[in-house]
Amino acid sequence: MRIATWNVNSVRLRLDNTLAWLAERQPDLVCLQEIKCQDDQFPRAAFEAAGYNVAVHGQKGFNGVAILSRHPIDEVTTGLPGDDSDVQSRFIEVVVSTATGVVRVCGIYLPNGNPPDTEKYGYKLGWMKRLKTLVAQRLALEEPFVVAGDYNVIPTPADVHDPAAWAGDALFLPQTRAAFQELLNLGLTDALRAVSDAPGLYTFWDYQAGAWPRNNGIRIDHLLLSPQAAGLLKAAGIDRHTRGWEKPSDHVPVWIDLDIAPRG
DNA sequence: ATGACTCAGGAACTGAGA
Repeated sequence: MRIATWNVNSVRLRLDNTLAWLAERQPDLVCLQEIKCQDDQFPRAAFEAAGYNVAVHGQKGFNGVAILSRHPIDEVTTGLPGDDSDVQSRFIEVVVSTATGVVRVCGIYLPNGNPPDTEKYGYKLGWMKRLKTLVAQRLALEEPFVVAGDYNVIPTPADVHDPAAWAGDALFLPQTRAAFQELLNLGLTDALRAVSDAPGLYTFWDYQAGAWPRNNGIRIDHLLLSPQAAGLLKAAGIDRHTRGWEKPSDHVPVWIDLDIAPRG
């Protein structure tokens, strides 16, 4: 079973790229972020025609997350618990059925948090604390469980081309990295780092200042695995070639293969 | 370098992104 995450930066503008990548990579389940549209504007029919069930948690103009699944979707939950005043669409969770049992997947678009001296950073840290609470609850279920998405966290200096340039950024501040480490300490495994300790594995290159041709990238899109999922991990990868396509997203897809029978 | 680029909304620009 192949599970992927991709911040597409507008699903409507990126529909052709997304369909092309689905045909190429053939994922069984995909978490999409920054769909930047409301539920009724989501190109549902195009993805259904490609063989996917669709769950959407949209928002006008900004944010918005969705999950595509070839497996039947048994449950959908939207919105990260813990703050009733939070109206931003950044969290969607599904349970899908496979031949060997259920798999639980959360798709997240964690807040950017810049500038750090504003309430935006407090919102980010609060969101991470709420996510930690939810993950702890889900881990108690002892299921194959994946938290996939745009974390807006550079975990270590090995995950950024120019660490000094990001020193004061909300994505790389010590407090941000510590909160990410707290998630791992609950018992989650960073799938990509479970298969490679190589430097230069990036998932985002800014549109500005020639970041892509200079390979001035960062790794901020992650798939974190419960012990039951980590035990099934066969492979993980980053589809960086999509950054070179026409009209690219500034993020690229990240995927894992779990030793669970695929479907379709 | 004070910037660079790209998106949605809405119809000229701003806010947001990271």
